[in-house]
Amino acid sequence: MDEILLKKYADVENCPVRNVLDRFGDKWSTLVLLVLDDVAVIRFNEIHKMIDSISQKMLAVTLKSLEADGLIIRKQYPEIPPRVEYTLSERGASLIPHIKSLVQWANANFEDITKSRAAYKK
Amino acid sequence: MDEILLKKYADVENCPVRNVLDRFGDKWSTLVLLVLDDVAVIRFNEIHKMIDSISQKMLAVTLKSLEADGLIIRKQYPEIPPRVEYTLSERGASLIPHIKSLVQWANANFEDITKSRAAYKK
DNA sequence: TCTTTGACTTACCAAAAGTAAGTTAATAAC
DNA sequence: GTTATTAACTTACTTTTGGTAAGTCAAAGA
Repeated sequence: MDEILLKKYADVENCPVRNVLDRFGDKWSTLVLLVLDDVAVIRFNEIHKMIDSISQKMLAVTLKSLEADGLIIRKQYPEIPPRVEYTLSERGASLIPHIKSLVQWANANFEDITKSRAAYKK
Repeated sequence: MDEILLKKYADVENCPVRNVLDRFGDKWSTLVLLVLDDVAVIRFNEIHKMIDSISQKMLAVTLKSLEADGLIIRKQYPEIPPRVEYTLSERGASLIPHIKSLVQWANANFEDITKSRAAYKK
């Protein structure tokens, strides 16, 4: 194994792959993006209903980081009680096909994977 | 928002998207797969050198779960000190293009995202 | 006999995520 | 004119997940 390959994934700063996976390899980001793609416009509590297993705390954190990355747009109305609407940005929308291709693969292979996992008992 | 959409991502069991993301949305799986794709055959300690930020513990856990899912193949030689070689399975290999398409997107958008994130200060 | 070697485990500690309660301010109900 | 309600979050606390460093195992070499 040569030296260049050895260093390729070594440190986070200089490794684009690491940068990507650190950003989207979290538990909720991709799922939230898929939901936004599905509904176009959606409010905080509606997302929470659709993904009932996410906590409000983590939904807030996830939305904030997606907004910071410019993947979603947050529009707040000056009303009380507050109304906030989330939509995909263009950048976010351009990511969707790539995520969906992953999901398709997973759907196609889900059964086999589940069988493998059941057979593997150690 | 209609009822069907509301339920779509609701619970883990019945949601294929959730199943996928729970499986590959962990911190290390995709990166390990990419490394295996890069080198074809590789030993435990070599992976650890290439991804120096992963702990031995998590590398062991990750490899075990990838093996359980039938995405990688573990070949152990009856030697001492032990020798274990890891390779992608066919199933694992079929996943690689989808991961790479995500990585390409990320490379293309990395700079802009970094700028957005820097500009976002709250 | 003692050290080295590679692929892991284990015990302990730190960081991330989950839970449930609290905050805010205007309108509605009593 | 208090009290309750409402949406989008925070905060304090607990649990789960991941990181660190040391330990294990068995043969071959010094």
